[in-house]
Formats: sequence, structure tokens, C-alpha cells
Amino acid sequence: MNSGLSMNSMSYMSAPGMTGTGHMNAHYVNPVGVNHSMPAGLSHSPAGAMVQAGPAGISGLGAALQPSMSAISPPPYGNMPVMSPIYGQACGGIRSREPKPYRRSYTHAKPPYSYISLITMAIQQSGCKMLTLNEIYQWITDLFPFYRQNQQRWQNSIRHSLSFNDCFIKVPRLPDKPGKGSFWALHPDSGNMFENGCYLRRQKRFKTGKHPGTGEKEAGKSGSEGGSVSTRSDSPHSPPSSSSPQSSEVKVDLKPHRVELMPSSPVRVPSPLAHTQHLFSHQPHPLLLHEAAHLKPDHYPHYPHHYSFNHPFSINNLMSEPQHHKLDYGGYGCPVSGALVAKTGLDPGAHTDTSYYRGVYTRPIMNS
DNA sequence: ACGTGTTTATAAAGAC
DNA sequence: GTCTTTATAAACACGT
Repeated sequence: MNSGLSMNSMSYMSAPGMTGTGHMNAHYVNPVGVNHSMPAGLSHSPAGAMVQAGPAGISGLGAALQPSMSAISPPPYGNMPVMSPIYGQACGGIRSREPKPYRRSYTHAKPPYSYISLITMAIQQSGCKMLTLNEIYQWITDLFPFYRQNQQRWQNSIRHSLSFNDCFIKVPRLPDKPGKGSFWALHPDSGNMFENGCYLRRQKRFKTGKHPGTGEKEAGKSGSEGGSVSTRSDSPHSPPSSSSPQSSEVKVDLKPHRVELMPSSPVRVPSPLAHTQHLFSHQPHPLLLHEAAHLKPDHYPHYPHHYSFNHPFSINNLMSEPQHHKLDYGGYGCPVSGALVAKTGLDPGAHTDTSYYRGVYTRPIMNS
């Protein structure tokens, strides 16, 4: 496998669309006029401040990233732009980018990432490590022009991926924070899905422990098996163990990938997740600082966020900002998005293209 | 009405 | 060749 490695040689790295400098110095623009309106959740987020922190926002973002993300190993595909704080309204990010004219006319080929990896990247780059569906859409469209087309098609796939894959967990909004849709986060134990560097296809699909016997897809996530990556025991083709009725006593939906936060009531922490608590202890997730206020972290101490894979091709590294670690991919330098620049006014050079895709690339190994 | 979320089905490609 | 993973489509339910 390691097909991912071969992606390093993807031609798009040196695609024509790339600026000579190999940096993200093209104005990022939103050709489709991505609606930057703030998703509901954000509006009440106190954080405008946080994002406004401009520079802080950047560094803050870095801080928000896993240590490993800042650590750095060269991103395989050129640096992926780091998500601007504007994403992740949950954290109070503000999204207000002035639309700039789209200047590129190059063809937008499909990025070499699976929807799952795109979702993972989006979530991981959000300060709170959780995004709403709409934010995920926006992150993707902002970064990959390709996805500015046929939105109905891929968005349906995104929704399907979120629901279907156990690696994504749904975090409900709090009553006092109305808005459409829940937040989506990564399952705490799904962190190494792309450890092998292949973003198109995981080695194994992350599956929460499922209890065949009980039919409970998840409670299983429990403990020991929690986060276990199992070869599909419940592939879409194989009959699900059954839709198990939720235990009436628990406040946490133990279904495979859904975590229900019941703000007002204590939740029973699924053991599988519980064992990850220590992770939170030494690196409080932004969510805990911001959204947390609403989500009551106390009730959800195990919130996902510890993706500490340092593999050179790990998704984290792919998203790492490190200009100083930039390799000669001839490509994307600073990941700091133009969006951020626009938003914070930090515009480093007035030439920042958040869009990863600035040229045509050919798919690596996996030819389609 | 529309967005979101779930589920089922099918096809294709990748991995073993 | 078989199994797994991903992509896509579509139907449906539900909430805003």
C-alpha cells in the first residue's frame, strides 16, 4: 500500500498553476462566492475575539493543532494550507473574507483525497476539532476548487461519510445554541487512520467496537475495543448487527459514532473514550475552552482531539503549517490561509492562496 | 422548503 | 479472485 507515498510525486506539485515561488502566494479567492455567512453556531460564539486575534489566531491555531502537527515533518504534498480560524465557528471563529476575484482559470482536477480524509483534515484544522457540516463544506470548497462544482453530489457523499464512518462522531448543539446541524468531530481513537500517508484510502476503516451479540453497534466502542480498527464486521454489505435501542439509562448515545451530549445531565463516559481522557488533561482542546462552555466538558472529558501521529505523511503533517519545514515540493508554502489573512488583515504578502489546488495534477498511483 | 442526518444499494478501485 | 474501502445515488425522516 503506501500508495500515499507515491503521491509525493504527484505532478500537481509542479503544476503550471503553481506560482514560481512555490508559495501560496496567489490570492485566494472564492470563485463561487462561497457564502461566508456565519453559521449559526458562530454567532453566539464569544470568540470573535479569538479569531480576531489575528496573529494570535495563527499561532493559536498552531497551538491548537496537535503537538505533532507543529512538529513537523514535511508535508508530502506541499504544505496544506492550515485552516483559518474562521472555520470552526464552534470556537468562535469568524468568517469574513472579502471575496476576491478568482483569477485562476486552470482546470480543477479532483484532489487526491478521499472524502474521509478531507473531512478529517477539515476537522483537525479547526480550532475546536469539530465543525458543522456546513463548515466542512466550506472548508473543502475553499481549499479545493474542484469541489465548487457538482456540490450536490459530493456533499451528499460527505454526509454519507460522516454518518457511515465510525471515525466521525456527532456532537449535538446545545439548546441555547441553536442552529442547523450538529458538530462533527473525530473519534478519539481514529487518529491514525491515515498514518500510512494514504489519503485516498485508509489501510483499514476505523470501526468502533460493535457488539454483534447485542446488536449494539457501539456500546462497544467500549473500552478495550474502543477505537479498535477492525476489518469491517459491519460493512455496508453485511447486515448491521442491528440497530440497537439505546439504553435508556445513558445520556450518551452509545451508538457507534454518535455521542450525545446532554448538557444538563451527567453522561456516562463510554469506556473506550474514557481511556483517552488523559490526553485532554495535558492539552485542553479549544473546544473545551470555548464551545465547551456549552458542551459541558465535564460531561465529556474525553472529547476527541488527540491526534498525535507524527508520521511524515500523517494527515497532521500534511496540514502542518511550517513554512520552515517546507520541502521543495515546489508548492504550497505557508499554509496560513488567505482567508485568515483576509480576516485578520495579516496579509503577509497579499498573495496567499488557500486553495491547495492551483494547478492540474495527475493522480498519483492510483490511476483512476 | 431546505438543510441535515441516516440508511440502503451499487459500482469501482485498491489491497491482500 | 475475494474482500475492503470509497464514491455515488437516492429515499426517507427530522429539525429549523
